Amino acid sequence: MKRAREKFQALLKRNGLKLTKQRIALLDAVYATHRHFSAEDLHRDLQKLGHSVSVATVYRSLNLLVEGGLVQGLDVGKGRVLYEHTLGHEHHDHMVCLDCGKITEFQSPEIEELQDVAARAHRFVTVSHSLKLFGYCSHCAKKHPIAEERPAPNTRSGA
Amino acid sequence: MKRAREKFQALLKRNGLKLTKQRIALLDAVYATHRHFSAEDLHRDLQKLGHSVSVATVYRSLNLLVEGGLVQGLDVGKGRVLYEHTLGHEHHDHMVCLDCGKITEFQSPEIEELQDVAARAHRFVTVSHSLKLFGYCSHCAKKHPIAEERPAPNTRSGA
DNA sequence: TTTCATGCAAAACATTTGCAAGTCT
DNA sequence: AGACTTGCAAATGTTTTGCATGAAA
Repeated sequence: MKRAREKFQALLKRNGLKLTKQRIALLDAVYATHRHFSAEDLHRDLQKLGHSVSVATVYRSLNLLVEGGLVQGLDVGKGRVLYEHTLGHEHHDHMVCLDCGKITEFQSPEIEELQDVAARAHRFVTVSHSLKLFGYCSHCAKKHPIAEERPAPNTRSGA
Repeated sequence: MKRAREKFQALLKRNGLKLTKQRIALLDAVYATHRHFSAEDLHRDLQKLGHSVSVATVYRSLNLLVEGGLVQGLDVGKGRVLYEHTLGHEHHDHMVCLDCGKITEFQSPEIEELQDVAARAHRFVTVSHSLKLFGYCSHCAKKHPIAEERPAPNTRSGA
């Protein structure tokens, strides 16, 4: 994506950082996929592509991209963080399947609005938010009868 | 809290586990505080109380309590997990101050309902959910003019 | 050339685990 | 006695860091 490159270069310039071949390869790889990937996934993908960027650089660049708003981290628990690029994607929240790990995205402007209401009520200035539902995707739920029988889960939370 | 003890004993019995002095001390400590604490905090508190329960046991017991639903984990990112006891506390979500770390709890039945709607729409069986707002608490926002000036943040997300 | 970036390996963290010794039932 | 727990230390998995070398501006 061209706009990603431009934004990236602006980000680098703005912070007096340099455009290296590693950073280019990494940005391209990040914007080439439309899945949620871990730092390790990205590192592996880069190697496959012949750009062996070190793990350290993968982490450093990923952090840079997150700070610059070009990439977003999704903490799926147990210290696992998945990333996704942001440009070209509307804001959304996630459902995480506890069985197969599948990530389903969903949107709810109403929820966003209610979050703002809650924040205002507490004079809290929101910078970002994270809403995740953990459970079983439509496919895996079939394998978990207990899960399917479960009553309304809205009083339980892992928040 | 007496009910916590009872529930705990039932949990142990149900799973063929034993009631040890470490577990008793830990449960009491967990239910004695009304703050959000880390495993390390708990370990330290127990030592102060004269019950030196090992770190390994703190983790093992905490996991047991979480599985048993007596305690809830709150993943605040960067691999940090804070815990809170559940009995005697209504369900709620959290606002995490990026400056002072203060945790503010809030409730929104409307959001819960909308989450269920979204889950149903995707035939997703929710087991738990996590909604966190990251930003600045009313106190710290004053020290962060940039944060205060920020426009409606509902299009950004760390989800 | 000056500054920043990279790769490597070591370090840092938080949490988990194997195992022998100790406790609860 | 028998099964489960504990503490210790080693292991784990992930991410960060110090430092010398190499690349960009």
